[in-house]
Amino acid sequence: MCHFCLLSVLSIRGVQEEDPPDPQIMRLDNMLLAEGVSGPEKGGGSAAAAAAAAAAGGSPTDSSIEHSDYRAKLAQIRQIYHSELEKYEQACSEFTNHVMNLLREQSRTRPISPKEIERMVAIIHRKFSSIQMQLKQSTCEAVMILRSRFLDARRKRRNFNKQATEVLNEYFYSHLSNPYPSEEAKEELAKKCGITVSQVSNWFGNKRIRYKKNIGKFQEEANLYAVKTAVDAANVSAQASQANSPATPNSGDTYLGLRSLNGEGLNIAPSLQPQVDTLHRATHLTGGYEELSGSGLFTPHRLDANSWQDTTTLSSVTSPPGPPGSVHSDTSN
DNA sequence: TAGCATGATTATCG
DNA sequence: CGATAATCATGCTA
Repeated sequence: MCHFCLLSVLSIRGVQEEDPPDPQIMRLDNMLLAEGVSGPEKGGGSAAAAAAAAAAGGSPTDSSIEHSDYRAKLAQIRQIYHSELEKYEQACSEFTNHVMNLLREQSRTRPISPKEIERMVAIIHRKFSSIQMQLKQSTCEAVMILRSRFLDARRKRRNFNKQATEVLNEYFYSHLSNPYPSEEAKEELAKKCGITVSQVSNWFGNKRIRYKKNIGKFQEEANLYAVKTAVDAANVSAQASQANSPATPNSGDTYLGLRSLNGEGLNIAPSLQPQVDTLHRATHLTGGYEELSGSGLFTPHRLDANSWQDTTTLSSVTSPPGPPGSVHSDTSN
């Protein structure tokens, strides 16, 4: 590359280049700083990334692994960025020296004002800073790609653990008449499940819509959890009323065996009064809604304000694909 | 590997 | 701003 050519190019144009307050480069600088690429070693940048990751919502267990991976890649990008930057700076000062030498040589044949020298230097710096901007831009791009690869929660979806979905389902089906947990309830559920509040909201949003869309598919689950909560209520009341709680092994999972009373034989021990009530209520609400939406028979379903889901989707609920009669023969004995 | 399950995102509405 | 409906992208399983 010929210095004279470059020199002439620089002197011809470069005058009309934009000046210091370049918004573009400011933006890039800010972003690189925020991303932890520029700025002090392992400073607030990674903290910001961590905050972003946490905000995106992820289980705390695997996020650390993902995060270290992310950090490694980010460090790589940062290293490349810095070495390139250094190279450019070195080249810039080298080139400036060359130009100065040339000017000095020329000054023997023609007078050169300090102003001209100054202008030349400014032009060179501007040229190199525009190259720097390209570097910053491509670095930004790389970081963005990295972020979307590693931090996009959608890409890194993990199913909630069994216990979490258990808790959520329990709440959902025991509040089936109004499955809209309050903010406090959401927080509690989130804490219990080890997920974020917004994940709880997502879950309930998905659950409501999917339940409503295909009630039949959820019948078994609904009954299952109805029984579960009924049993829980039984345990609670038994513990409350009687000093000794006779048969309370482990509250949850072993009682899943009660699924067998899915359709007809709701033979709960006669001594348990309130839980039967809950059970009736729950099964009635689920099965009852299916009936009125599927067959068109309608009675004002106001009994417990379970008027969620009555927004125009009644027709979309096709006849239940599951075993007929196994479900809504529940409490009608 | 196809197809369903599921968590997250987006568009829209009140 | 929160809810819904549609959709996306991944996880899981037969």
